Amino acid sequence: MSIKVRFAPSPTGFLHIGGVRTALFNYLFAKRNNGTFLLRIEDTDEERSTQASTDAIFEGMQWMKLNWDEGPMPDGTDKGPDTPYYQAQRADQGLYKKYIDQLIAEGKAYKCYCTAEELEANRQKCIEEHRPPKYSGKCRDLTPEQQQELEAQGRKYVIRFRMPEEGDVEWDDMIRGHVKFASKDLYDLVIQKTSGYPTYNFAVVVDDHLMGMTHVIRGDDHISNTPSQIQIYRALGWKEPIFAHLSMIHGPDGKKLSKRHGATNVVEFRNMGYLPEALKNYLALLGWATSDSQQLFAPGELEAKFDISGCQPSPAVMDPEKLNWMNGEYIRQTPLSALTDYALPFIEKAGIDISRVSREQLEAIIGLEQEKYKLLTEIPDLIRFFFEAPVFEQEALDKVFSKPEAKAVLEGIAKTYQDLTDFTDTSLEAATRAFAKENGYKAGQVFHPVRVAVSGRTHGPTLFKMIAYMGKEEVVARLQAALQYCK
RNA sequence: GUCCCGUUCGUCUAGUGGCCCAGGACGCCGCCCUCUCAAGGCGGAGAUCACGAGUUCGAAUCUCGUACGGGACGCCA
Repeated sequence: MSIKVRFAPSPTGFLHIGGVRTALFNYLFAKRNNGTFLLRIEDTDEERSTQASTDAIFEGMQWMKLNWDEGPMPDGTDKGPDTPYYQAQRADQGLYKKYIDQLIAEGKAYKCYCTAEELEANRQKCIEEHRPPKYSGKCRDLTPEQQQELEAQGRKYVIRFRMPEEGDVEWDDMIRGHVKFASKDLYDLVIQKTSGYPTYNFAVVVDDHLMGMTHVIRGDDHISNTPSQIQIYRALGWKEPIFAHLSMIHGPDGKKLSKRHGATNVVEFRNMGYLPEALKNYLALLGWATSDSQQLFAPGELEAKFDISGCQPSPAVMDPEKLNWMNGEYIRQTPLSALTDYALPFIEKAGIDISRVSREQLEAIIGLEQEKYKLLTEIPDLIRFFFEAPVFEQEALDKVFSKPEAKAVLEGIAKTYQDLTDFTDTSLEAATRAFAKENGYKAGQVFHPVRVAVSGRTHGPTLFKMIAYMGKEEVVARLQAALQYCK
């Protein structure tokens, strides 16, 4: 049987980085096993679900190139046989109701008329008596007469699942091994709200079964939901899928990753200058590794090598330093033309006017420091001086222009360049070295002031390519303009 | 409070009874390369494998306890 997995987010906020990792592992598992990766929107929370959040999920998934084989598409259509893929729509079709009715008819579920206040009072009492806070079972065995009476009073009801009380519920988790819960620790959970909508624990079971999921790969915050869900599968006469519970991502303080640890929204990572491929590679290694601890993966390699048995059961702390390194690795591997495309929005945002250079020249300029970028956001400031008059760093002024020979060097080299007919990096280097030799300077005594004069900085790209790209007129003008800063 | 899960360098991890007084990667330090900064190359520091007991000729690896950490306990998902 072909493998089928899903990512089932609820649209109640932006797409969280932890969610992206769960989606990624499902995606990779499907790819590796030639299976199907499905997306389902779990919008049964009528109050918190929003269209904007659904759009954010699409945006994040698409940016990360986590393409789903089945599910809702951003254009409003559905792809696949198990349409619709929005639980709210499925609920409106009465899809869950059918199974709720079946359970009630079989005595496996019942109506509960308890109010929020009653439930809360019970919870408090449990805590005071040092018992686990679980539903008391008050409405479990109401007679039809009692039910009628309560309904006559206008009481609303929910449907609760009658949790079997005997034995243990156990399963073999692909990541954690054998997990066992005692039935007595479970309780009669609500499966249908007063609104008529199913709750999460019921809707997932129904949909995962109906949509043919063979494996459920999700965060380990769902471990304690699993035994209840297994009992629902059994009550419905269905075989449960194979479960795999991924560890969570933690912040440096060891707590579940959240806003206070910094960026958690995928889109923020895009804005911070990360490449989706790098983030994907990094996230894949958070909780998973190959037997040789491979770090960098070529396109398609993760999809080919991902093996869920390499997943770590313990939580992983996200390390921005390593992500940055990895992003730099990916930037270095990106063809210049693609890198330029990636950089363009950031350059524009930084307000740099690049209109006077051709696309080809822009690529060359960006390429000069390709091996240096870690984040796309660093690019604008590193290429800015090509397009604007240099802003002199204090350090450059102090260290380089304070040298006694600086002024003479700039004057002389300006003249040398002025007379140069072939303004290419090779002839520039030859001319500059010749100038140094003739005047008794060490190469560095000439290179450094020139660099500062044209860029304002002590460090930057390889000097002669840099000034060649800048053009003779501009370079000579900058050399002359810089004289005023020398002693 | 109850239940569940977890614990190898600062961080991500390799490791499934002898090849491990523990390997790789990020970060850090040093050297080399070099027109600067990077990148790259080479080397270094960094883990009593949470702790304790047991099984075994032999344990990071198996068993049992303890500690600490995390998660769940909703008409949220």
